[in-house]
Amino acid sequence: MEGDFRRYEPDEKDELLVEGEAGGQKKTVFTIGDLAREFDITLRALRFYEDKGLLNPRRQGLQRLYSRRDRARLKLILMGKRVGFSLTEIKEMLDLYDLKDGQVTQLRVALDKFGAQISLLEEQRSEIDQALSELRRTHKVVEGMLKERAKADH
Amino acid sequence: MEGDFRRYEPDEKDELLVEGEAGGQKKTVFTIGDLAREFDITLRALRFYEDKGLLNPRRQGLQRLYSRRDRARLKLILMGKRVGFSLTEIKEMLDLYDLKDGQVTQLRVALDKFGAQISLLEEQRSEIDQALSELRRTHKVVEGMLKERAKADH
DNA sequence: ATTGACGCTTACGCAAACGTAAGGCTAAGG
DNA sequence: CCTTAGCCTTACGTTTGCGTAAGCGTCAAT
Repeated sequence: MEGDFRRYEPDEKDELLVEGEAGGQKKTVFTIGDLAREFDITLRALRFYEDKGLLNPRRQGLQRLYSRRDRARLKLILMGKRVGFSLTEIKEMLDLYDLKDGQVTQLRVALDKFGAQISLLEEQRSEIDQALSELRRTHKVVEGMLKERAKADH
Repeated sequence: MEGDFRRYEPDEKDELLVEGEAGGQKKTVFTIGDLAREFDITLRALRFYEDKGLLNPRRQGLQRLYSRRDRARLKLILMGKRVGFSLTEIKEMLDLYDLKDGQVTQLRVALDKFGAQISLLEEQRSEIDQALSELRRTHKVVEGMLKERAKADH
């Protein structure tokens, strides 16, 4: 028995950046399964993020207990993934975020990263567009060949 | 000495699908270095494609000798890559292409693959678009935070 | 004889993000 | 007592497309 699981942790500077649920009783602690279900990811993923230092839930014995703050971090992680950041990049930003909360330099860094990522995505988009036009062209060519074939075979 | 390198191989149903050089004397055989330079890829890549069954240059002893046909296949491989096919998929199509040259079924298969890939790319593009708008939004938010900070600090 | 330029082979390495197997603990319910 | 649910750990496997040695052969020019 290793007691010491009675630190409540305020966790009330939650919901970083955006969002605000007005509804009633908010849960303040989540199991790994809770989060997995809520965000539709696997337990493995959650543990993996922890392994990589992106999350740091407290423990009750072996079991992980996630605070609202952890959950908020998870949200950021997932949003980071959606916009194409690697876990490593996400970790860097989160670390900055923790270091000195709400600070200027850290916001600037993030801003730059966002800008860079925007450029990168725009590049990727244009590559895809090129690929698409090449594909469509070829598609037409092959289609044409098939039609001629059909005529010839008749 | 293992003679038998005097088969000329017509190779004249070349330049698959498109393209037609009108210029003078065409080379009919290429070394691995030739192709690497021409298409700006590494020797390693060429050998890798061979390993994966995408190319099959004949040998003169140990040295690889690529025919025009091999070169044409390489072009297809690279174009396939550009449009986002995996080497495995490219191989499948090339295999079909070899099976019975210029045949209908194989063209249909390719056509389908192209269609599928077009859809896939369109999907990816829209995902990127979503990511971009999310990023731009967040970018603005953070920018705003910085501006307020600047005001407050003044 | 020696040095380059080119080419060849085998084979381990890498990055990203988990999947998945294997084995084990614990509390709740029948 | 046994089972089921839910959680835990360690650790190897997967995919894709080559990069990068390391060591060796070969042919032509110096």
